[in-house]
Amino acid sequence: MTEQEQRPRTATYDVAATQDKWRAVWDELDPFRAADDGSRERRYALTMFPYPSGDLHMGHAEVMALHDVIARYWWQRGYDVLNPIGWDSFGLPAENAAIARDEHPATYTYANIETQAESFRRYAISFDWSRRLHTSDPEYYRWTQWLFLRLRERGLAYRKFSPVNWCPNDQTVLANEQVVDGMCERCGAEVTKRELSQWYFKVTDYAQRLLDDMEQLQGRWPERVLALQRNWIGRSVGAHVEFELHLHDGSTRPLTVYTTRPDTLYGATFMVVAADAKLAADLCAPEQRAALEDYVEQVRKASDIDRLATDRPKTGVYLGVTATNPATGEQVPVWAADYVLADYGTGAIMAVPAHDQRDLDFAKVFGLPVRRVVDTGEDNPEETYVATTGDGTYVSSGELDGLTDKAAGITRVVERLEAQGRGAGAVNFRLRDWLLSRQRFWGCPIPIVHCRSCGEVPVPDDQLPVVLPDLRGADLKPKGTSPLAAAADWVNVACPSCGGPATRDSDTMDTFVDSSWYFLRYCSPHHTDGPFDPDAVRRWMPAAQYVGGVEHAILHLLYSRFFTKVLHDMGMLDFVEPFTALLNQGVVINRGKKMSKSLGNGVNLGEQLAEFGVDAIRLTLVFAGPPEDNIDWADLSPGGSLKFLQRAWRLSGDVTSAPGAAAGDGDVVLRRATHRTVHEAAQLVESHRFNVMVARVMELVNVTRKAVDTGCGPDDPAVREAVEAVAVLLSLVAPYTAEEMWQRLGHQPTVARAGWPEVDPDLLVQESITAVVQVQGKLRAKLQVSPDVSEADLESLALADPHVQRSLEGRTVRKVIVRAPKLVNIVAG
RNA sequence: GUCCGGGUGGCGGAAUAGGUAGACGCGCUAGCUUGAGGUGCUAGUGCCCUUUAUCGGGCGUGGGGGUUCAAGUCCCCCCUCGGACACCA
Repeated sequence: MTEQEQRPRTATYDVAATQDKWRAVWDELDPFRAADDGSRERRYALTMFPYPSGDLHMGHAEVMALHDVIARYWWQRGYDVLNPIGWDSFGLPAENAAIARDEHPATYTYANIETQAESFRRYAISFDWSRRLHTSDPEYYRWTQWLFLRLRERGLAYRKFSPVNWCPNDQTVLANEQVVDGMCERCGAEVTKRELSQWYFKVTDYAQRLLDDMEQLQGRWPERVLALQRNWIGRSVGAHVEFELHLHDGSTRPLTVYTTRPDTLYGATFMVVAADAKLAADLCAPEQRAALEDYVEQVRKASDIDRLATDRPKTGVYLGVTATNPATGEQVPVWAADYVLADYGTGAIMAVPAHDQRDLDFAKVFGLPVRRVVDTGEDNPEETYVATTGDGTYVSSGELDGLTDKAAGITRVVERLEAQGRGAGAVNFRLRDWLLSRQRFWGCPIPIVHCRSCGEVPVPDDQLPVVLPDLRGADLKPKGTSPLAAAADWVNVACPSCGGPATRDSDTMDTFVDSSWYFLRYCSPHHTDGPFDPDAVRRWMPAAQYVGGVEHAILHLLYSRFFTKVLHDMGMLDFVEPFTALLNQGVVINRGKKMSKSLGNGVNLGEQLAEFGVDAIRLTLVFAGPPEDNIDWADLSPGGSLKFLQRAWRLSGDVTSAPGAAAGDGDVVLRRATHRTVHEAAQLVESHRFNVMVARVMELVNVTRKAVDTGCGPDDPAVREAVEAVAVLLSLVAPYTAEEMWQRLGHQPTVARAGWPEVDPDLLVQESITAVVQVQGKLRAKLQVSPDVSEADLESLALADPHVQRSLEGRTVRKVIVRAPKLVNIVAG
């Protein structure tokens, strides 16, 4: 048998056996443990930690494949990389599963964590497993409780009795952010309102800073995410204006409204207060009381879905009260309506129907007066019932009349109101405080004790953690109060302050609290003197790269930013933004639709991995397109990926030169290709164009194949250099194949830490360049020229070209643009 | 309604700073290899015209206008798809 026949070109490696083989070697080598010894520059690669529901799915496969390209690239570039993994392991699904199976939520949770951990290892993500954490571990949530108490000390955690979003199915309160289109984000049930005493975090105190600090993120976070956050914070600038109310009993009292258009005050012909606010009931005249109560009842019954309909007619009820417009001195009626929100601004507005469509719609329904005070040149809203909102000339506006500048009008009115003590410039935010109480079991207990004589008493730090009692199965069934409240042994305690009888707060925290600081814990996961070691955090944070889904664009990222700022103010952090750069990967869909059980279009990750192997699946996902784009599994070809990997692997068996062969003596054309590829690959990874990076590696494999078969031959050291480069570049995406290649090339594992190939700048210079010659902007000829060809030489070469000559026939050359060495454009006429 | 993204071959997608449109891959076609092929290799593959094959020519990045020697890229208008927010005064 000849050597050729022993190494047929159809040779392949056994994917499954290779995976088993290297998995064992890597476990032994533990190559991705952060050294944290200062020997190398540090980089923190963070990926959003998973929730332990079942095994990994395509979504995980996608994020992790992309995230790992960056982490592994950093390792190759010689950084000390922190790439931790953990689990966001509190939450409702575990609790529901526990009820269904009559067991403890921890059983389900930790079993799933083990399954996922095993899958991640097999999927070969370069995690530092020594830092693994779970938010449901008492060692972790002890510090979540500790942080809660610190926030409370700073007045940033408080209890409020207020109407809250209630999910009748999950029997729990929801944050505004968890209500989507009037439905429970989790189970889809229609959300109703309930009055409960709940814990809140005072995020609104940080609204301005959450907005301002986004400047640091500009260009490094997706613009989409920044826009969402900006919108959510919803800063608006306007003024508070005080109207004097005349109540039915003859008394007067002030009513302050918030408006962004104080300049239209002369056009305020009525007022509206939120029907469901206490204010409405307080103001209401006795003869209107019944009408108001009826109306409020009606509003309560209307679900949030009805409320969201855009074309819904305006409704409301007159309160039997008038107020004095501070500009005109006129008496205007005060109404209650549901189009005014109780929890935005002051819960009351001045209605300027001519210049606000909502007010105008209301005025039309109830026949209220409309007065134009800004003439925009458009049709008069008093007649058309189309409100005008643009700039124009002020009319019927006293001292403003004739003015044409909105900004000047606003300033003028605000100044006058301030002088009269009837108002002032004001800023308002849409952001609401974060409701964190949950009437559920499987979460972090709130470390507060309610004592009959001392009131609300924090659990002392040295008594943390407040550990969850052992409840399971039926004990956890939703009853409208937390299951914890029914655990008498647990709930009844001695007051930490007076020792008298007291009860524990029986709510648990929203799981977003757990995830608002996990990235800090990773820096020193076994720290016992605090939530984290400030020195360790200083070494690693802020995280250089955060990778995760855009579904967390608002909640998780906003809350993490909030926590970071609070901890900064507590002196525990020296930075205010936790994540320097953010990458939102797209989602994997199938046949144009989101994968779902009901559509039956789910793609089982385990089956795909079994059929094509880890490397082929990772490669497929990375190569599919730009990382932030959604990808349709139906468009992809994992079989093609596997074919490519086998082709690359085959090259490693063809190399006949010895390890360490002097590449400098090798074929210069192949060497140029290698060095250009390595150089470009680095730029492509850094700019997150991973799909193009893969394409470049494919090209290098193609030219190397040609060099082996019909070029310089397998013993040329340039071939070894090229194949080694392929192995290192592939190690970012296909670690098993790369390792196998590396071994066949005569090296010790692991290729993952082999180091990025050095690029020789001399080899990046092209020997010759294709210059294009255009006539009238149309391509007419291509010339091979030296990269340092002079403009004059290039011009004469171009004019001498026969193709160019032909297309110039009968015309005279008017102008020649030369961009040496790449292009000549000849203008003829 | 407001805000943010997109629209490039049969498909996924490439294309520094305006300078060869369609890299790379999938798919397809033809041929070779093979006992067989979900293998390997070779060649071809934007559309149209012309030609025995060549050599050529025209048109092409959602549509229309503009700037420029030169536009997928910059400017204006429009169409369209997707996403987010949605009575926030």
